[in-house]
Amino acid sequence: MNMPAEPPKRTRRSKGGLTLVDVARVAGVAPITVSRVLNSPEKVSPDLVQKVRSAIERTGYVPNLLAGSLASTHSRMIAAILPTIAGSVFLDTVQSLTETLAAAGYQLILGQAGYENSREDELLEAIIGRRPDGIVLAGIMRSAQGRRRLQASAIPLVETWDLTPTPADMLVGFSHESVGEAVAEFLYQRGRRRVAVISASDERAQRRNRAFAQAAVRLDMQGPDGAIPFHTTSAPGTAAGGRAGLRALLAASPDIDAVFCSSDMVALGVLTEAHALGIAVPDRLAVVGLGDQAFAADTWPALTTVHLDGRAMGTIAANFLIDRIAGKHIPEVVRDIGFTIVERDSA
Amino acid sequence: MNMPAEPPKRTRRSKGGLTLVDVARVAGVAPITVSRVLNSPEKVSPDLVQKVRSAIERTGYVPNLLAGSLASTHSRMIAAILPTIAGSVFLDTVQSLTETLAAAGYQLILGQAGYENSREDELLEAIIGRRPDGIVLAGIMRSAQGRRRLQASAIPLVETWDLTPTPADMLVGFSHESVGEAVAEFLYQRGRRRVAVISASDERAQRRNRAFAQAAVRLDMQGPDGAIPFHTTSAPGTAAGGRAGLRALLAASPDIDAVFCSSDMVALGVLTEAHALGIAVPDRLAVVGLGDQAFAADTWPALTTVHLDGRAMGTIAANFLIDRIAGKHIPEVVRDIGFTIVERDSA
DNA sequence: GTGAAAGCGCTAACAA
DNA sequence: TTGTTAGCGCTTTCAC
Repeated sequence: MNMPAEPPKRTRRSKGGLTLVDVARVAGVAPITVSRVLNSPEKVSPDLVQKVRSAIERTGYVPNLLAGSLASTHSRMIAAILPTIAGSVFLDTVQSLTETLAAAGYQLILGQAGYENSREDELLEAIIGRRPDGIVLAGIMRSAQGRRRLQASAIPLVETWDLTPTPADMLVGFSHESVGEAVAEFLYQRGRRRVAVISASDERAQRRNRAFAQAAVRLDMQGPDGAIPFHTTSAPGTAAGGRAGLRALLAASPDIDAVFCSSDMVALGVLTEAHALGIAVPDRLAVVGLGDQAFAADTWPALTTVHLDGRAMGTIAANFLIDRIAGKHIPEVVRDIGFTIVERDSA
Repeated sequence: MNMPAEPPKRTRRSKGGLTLVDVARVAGVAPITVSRVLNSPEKVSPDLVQKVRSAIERTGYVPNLLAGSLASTHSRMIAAILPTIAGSVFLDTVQSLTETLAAAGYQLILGQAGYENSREDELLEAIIGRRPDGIVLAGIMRSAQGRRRLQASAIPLVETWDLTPTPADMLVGFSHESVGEAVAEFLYQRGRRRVAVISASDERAQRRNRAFAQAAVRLDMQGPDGAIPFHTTSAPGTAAGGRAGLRALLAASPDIDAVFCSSDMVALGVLTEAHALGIAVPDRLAVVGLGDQAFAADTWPALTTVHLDGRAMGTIAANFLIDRIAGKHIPEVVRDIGFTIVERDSA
């Protein structure tokens, strides 16, 4: 017999887990049939589907999606990149994103970029390396380096919570400049004439504030020195930052009659400090928040704030990605969802 | 020449992306050398490292971690399973978890189970299918089915925010029963004699409340009917739920002098409603929150609450997993991090 | 220190 | 409808 020498066996520890091949053996079918039962059961005859399902049941098999992703180049994962999680205004967006994506069979992977973008490059590499089918960004990718990487990766991308004439890909948000201007005009109409700002230091807030200040000056609501009193705290904004901010503003400009805050949390702190200082809201001081978080209607007094539909942005971003991945044409890849000022009792 | 017939070429669309083989070709080394430069550069001579790094740089190569995970059976992903994201008390935990894990090269994948656990089985399958190196659960896995699946998967698991005599694997949390009892005793010592509860309906809250009620009855703080007035809202607790709760409680039991709330958000709503009703806090009504969220020190009056160290739980959970994955022996896989009552002005 | 060969567990492409 | 074959892009194992 002309038997070739058996080559030395190299065996790898396959981690012992059940595989699709095991299930196929149990069901008495080819591996691909098991794969089809899992991914497109309509292409398999009912009795084989039945057999395979029963084999899966009995063995407790859980498909290895990593292997499936590698073979199919669809990971069914979507990455969300946020500055932070705790205290973030993006959580409603993440929540609705997760829900909409889960319903379509996608899982979310989370990246925290920090507000300083120090680890941005590392983070992008870690995320792109996992080959998500799509990426959602809280905000706009500002660094040219980051944009280049994302575009080179060719992964569908949705930027959110902002507008820009030069989106990297898809976009759903609102104009921070318009918000700033609208709040200034709102306060003017309510009779305020000495407005101030307490704001976190992030870039979006700064654009809001600039537009607010310009409109305020145009409406002659600046201080005697021609400027709009300003207090900056670190991002994300907190109630403590709001309290400290109000104290600082009043020390420098005791005659202010309105404060525009960069978030509802900051506004909550301002309400508290006003209370502590015996300053009547809204009589002596109007307070406007941003975000219309769930608690905004239930502060004392109820917070007048800018309603931003975080859930809608999450849902729209998710659907943008789902459609794009499905190869559907998306007619309008930039969506301005606008905002509204919700007038309650604090202004 | 005895040339074998060329077999028909089946080509798959390799999605065009750069691979490690391309980089190897550019650098003039074997693929495995590129792999080593990426994963254990200390095993490669400095000049080859240099050559390979330069090739990576020039080509813009991003390693496919999916393929790496499949080959190595280490995904460098950790899954976190939460009831919800928006309004959740677990966000500090998720934040510190993400930070600690990112520093060790792990990425977080997020699963939302919902408070009703309706999609739990699906979710577990989606998560286990991605072969994370570890799983962190917000709370305890209660369903026997879920525990079985997790244990069958053999993935290291940390349950958090609770204590149980029968952890599925590792555990870091605190005793909700002790919290309930401690708050009852705290209120007793502060002279309160008619205590009430406003609580979300989740299972942890219910155990807290039961212990609170038992201690309260023991201390003779029950109402004339022998019961502790109770109001339940849906989970997660909100300020609106707190307001409605206080109104309902006062309608039924006008003589209550203290309220224990299931979260700081609920307590914020209670403070607001008390203000609206002209009820002095703490003089006529003491309010105690739970969680010591960032804003708790900055409500009016400042909220007395139970401090729970969410960040610590995240860090400890992350380190449990990192150590376990590294094969280190963890001497103490159950950790009670306790709690403290932070006395401020509301009680 | 470097490399060749053989998979990891799955699915796309093709064939029957 | 079902199956066969050949990878997906990487790392492990073994050899030098």
